[in-house]
Amino acid sequence: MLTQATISQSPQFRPSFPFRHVLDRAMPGRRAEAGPVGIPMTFARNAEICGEAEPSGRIYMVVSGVVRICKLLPDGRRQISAFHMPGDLFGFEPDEIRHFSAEAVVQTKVVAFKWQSLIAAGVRSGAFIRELLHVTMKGLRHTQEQLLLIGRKNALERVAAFLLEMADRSGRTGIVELAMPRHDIADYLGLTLETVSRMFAELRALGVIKLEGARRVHVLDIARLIALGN
Amino acid sequence: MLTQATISQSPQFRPSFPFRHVLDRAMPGRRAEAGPVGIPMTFARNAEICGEAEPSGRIYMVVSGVVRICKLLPDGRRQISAFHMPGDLFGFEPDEIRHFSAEAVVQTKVVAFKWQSLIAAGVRSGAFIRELLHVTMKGLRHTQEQLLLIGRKNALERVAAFLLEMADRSGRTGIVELAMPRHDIADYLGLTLETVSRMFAELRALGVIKLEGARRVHVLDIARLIALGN
DNA sequence: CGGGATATTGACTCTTATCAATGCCCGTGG
DNA sequence: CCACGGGCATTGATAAGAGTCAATATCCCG
Repeated sequence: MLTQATISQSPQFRPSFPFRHVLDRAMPGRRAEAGPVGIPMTFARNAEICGEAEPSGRIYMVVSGVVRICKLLPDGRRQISAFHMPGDLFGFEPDEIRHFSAEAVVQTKVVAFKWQSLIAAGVRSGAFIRELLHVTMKGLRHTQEQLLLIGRKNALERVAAFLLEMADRSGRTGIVELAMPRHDIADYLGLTLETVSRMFAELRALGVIKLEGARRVHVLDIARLIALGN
Repeated sequence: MLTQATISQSPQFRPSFPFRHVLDRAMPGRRAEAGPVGIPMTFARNAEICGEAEPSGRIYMVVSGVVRICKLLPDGRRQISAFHMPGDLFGFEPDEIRHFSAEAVVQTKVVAFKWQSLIAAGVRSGAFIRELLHVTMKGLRHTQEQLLLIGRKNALERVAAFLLEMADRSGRTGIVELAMPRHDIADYLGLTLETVSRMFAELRALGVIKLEGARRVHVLDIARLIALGN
């Protein structure tokens, strides 16, 4: 039986067409195939990949590094809505103007795709649009979950949830390498960097984590972390 | 020149195919046309339209009334990620399980579409998917804006922004009718109902709004409200 | 080895949550 | 038509959690 899920999840759409081909070429140790033209770009730490209020003529795929998606208030207050890791797509918008900016957290390689060239490559035929729909739906769900986190969880719960999310994406070895500084974590969680730091200290005092420098976290008690983070 | 925006915004996709036809039939004073079968449903105030962890086999369009999209923590804390008004689509998910619930704020009529029947009606052909992509991208943007609101704005700014959003959707007459109680507003803004009430009182004291009962708000100074809400 | 950026910790403040009392509005029934 | 009752909303007093400001401390990186 066909369901909503099978539309966006069935194998025919999942290995991201048409980006997979480009990723094959952009990443070492992979075989090149035909596909639309992606423009490889490299950004230094803290460099802006694309900015708010610019035309939204391109979308991007992370090849290596980490990208933060930011929104700013006029007075400088900042909210990070997502961190993107290798393989993630970002930068699509419902209209011609971008409503967020994207910056490299560390040195980052991306491939940029102009909509123009995607269209030229036959992108209007269903598979690409369905893939993009699936990615966008996942992004929407993630952002809704983040809304619950920021709107209703306390500082300790937020930091615990953050560590769980990072652990999830880092191949579950019990050691989490954080690419971003405390300030970025704070802006992702709707806290200040001091509070984030204190919550790390509290998790350490509880015996849930061990810190090895500021950026390397050993998860000692994953069950406890899960209990705190949900 | 074709851009990202033209894909999802060009006129050929905008009058929502295939839902427009159904809306035509479900709403009074409109002419019926051919289209996939939508199931009209009516829900009483506070009734659940669809629940978290259920199969996500349907999507919905609001015909009349207001719908709130909720996520709950095990201990009962609640976050509302959106209010949907007539014409809005909701209920689509990237996989088979729903990750939120939807409830009627007041008595509400919706039309439900089974994915099965949408597919039977030829939905795989591009227009519908593009329409859904556009709606999902707009939802994602709205949720990101909400994240900035909840993560970085203070209580007064949040309530001001909420009133602006409601005014925007109510045909800009300077009078805003709020369908939802203070508790729902609070859960939408990541506040308590008492704080929401106090901020209404403060806006009144500032001469920005006038209250006529709890649910009818006269906007007296829209410029000031905008200054506060952004 | 030194210096700048990043992080931690402490003392104190302030916003918002919590708990509690009162008030208001509207529908229902006497 | 008025009185009553129940859900909402407002207001007040107090507490708690996170923010702010400031002083070290630590970690990279050259």
